[in-house]
Amino acid sequence: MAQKGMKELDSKAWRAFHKIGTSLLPHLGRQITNHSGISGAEYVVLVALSELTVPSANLNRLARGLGWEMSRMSHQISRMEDAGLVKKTKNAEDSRCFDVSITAKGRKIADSAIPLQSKEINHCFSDVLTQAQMRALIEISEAIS
Amino acid sequence: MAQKGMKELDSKAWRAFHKIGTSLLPHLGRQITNHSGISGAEYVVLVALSELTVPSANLNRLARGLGWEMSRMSHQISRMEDAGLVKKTKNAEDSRCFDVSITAKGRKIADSAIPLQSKEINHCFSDVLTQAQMRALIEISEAIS
DNA sequence: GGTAATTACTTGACATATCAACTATTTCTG
DNA sequence: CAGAAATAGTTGATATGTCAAGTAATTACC
Repeated sequence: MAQKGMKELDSKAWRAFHKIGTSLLPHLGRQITNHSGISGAEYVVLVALSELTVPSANLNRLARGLGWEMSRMSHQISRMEDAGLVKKTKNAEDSRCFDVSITAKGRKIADSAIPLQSKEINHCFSDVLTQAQMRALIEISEAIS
Repeated sequence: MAQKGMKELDSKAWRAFHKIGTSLLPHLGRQITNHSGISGAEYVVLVALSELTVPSANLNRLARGLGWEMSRMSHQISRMEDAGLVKKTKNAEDSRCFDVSITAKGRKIADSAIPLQSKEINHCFSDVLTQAQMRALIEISEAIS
């Protein structure tokens, strides 16, 4: 990508980052589809729902949790509802909100997909990095955010 | 995203990576659109074309250079041709191939967009990282690839 | 208590990415 | 040289992300 007007190291570092950002993430998404038949987007939503301490969350909370826009979440949830992965019910207290919860089918898929995906992340990521590199990545992420 | 079955540090590092991968890259794409009126995809293609040592390259070479699939490149180039950013001409030697080159309009946009984008990358990336962190990132990228 | 602002979500249009299937042109191989 | 395989690219269907504009319910404010 861009490098003119950048110092040599900056440019190399940027390219390195850009490369892993645009190859590893899509690769892992494809792996999910291959092993579990759901898309990467469906996967992250199911994971978010399975990690809730309460049985459901509204669209807005899910969207903020994943750093998504509302409209993206709305489209995604309606597709996942069609696919029978989640259920949407109007909230009793605030009728602008919907409670989104995972269905039995969604939970079953998530339960089988999550360990497979963890294994894949370990294979492509954790296993090839040293502890120092992982700590560095955490600091880098904090610096950028 | 996934963390069950992963050690604490692994999981934190993975989340850190995932976060920057899914927020910084889209953010920079939006910046390009705001300051130069072209999409992130158009930008990377224009940069690839401006960096050629020869005046043109075929779709296949461009696709491999960016790590894209052929069909993605084909769609993208045909849209960019419609937008007047690139020009496609049949190759004389091998008539399966097309020579893709940047138009005057495309070059003008690229020339103004590239320094703006470098500035933005510096702002979000290079300026907030230490040299050691950038070197670490390069090693991390090599380890993952 | 009424109206203005905010919040939650939806919708439709459009840009983009992916996949599988396809055409056309080389190149390889016996 | 004929047929098989490989290469370059296209196409259309489908899934997805983004944007701007909309609706409906709730809260804030005078």
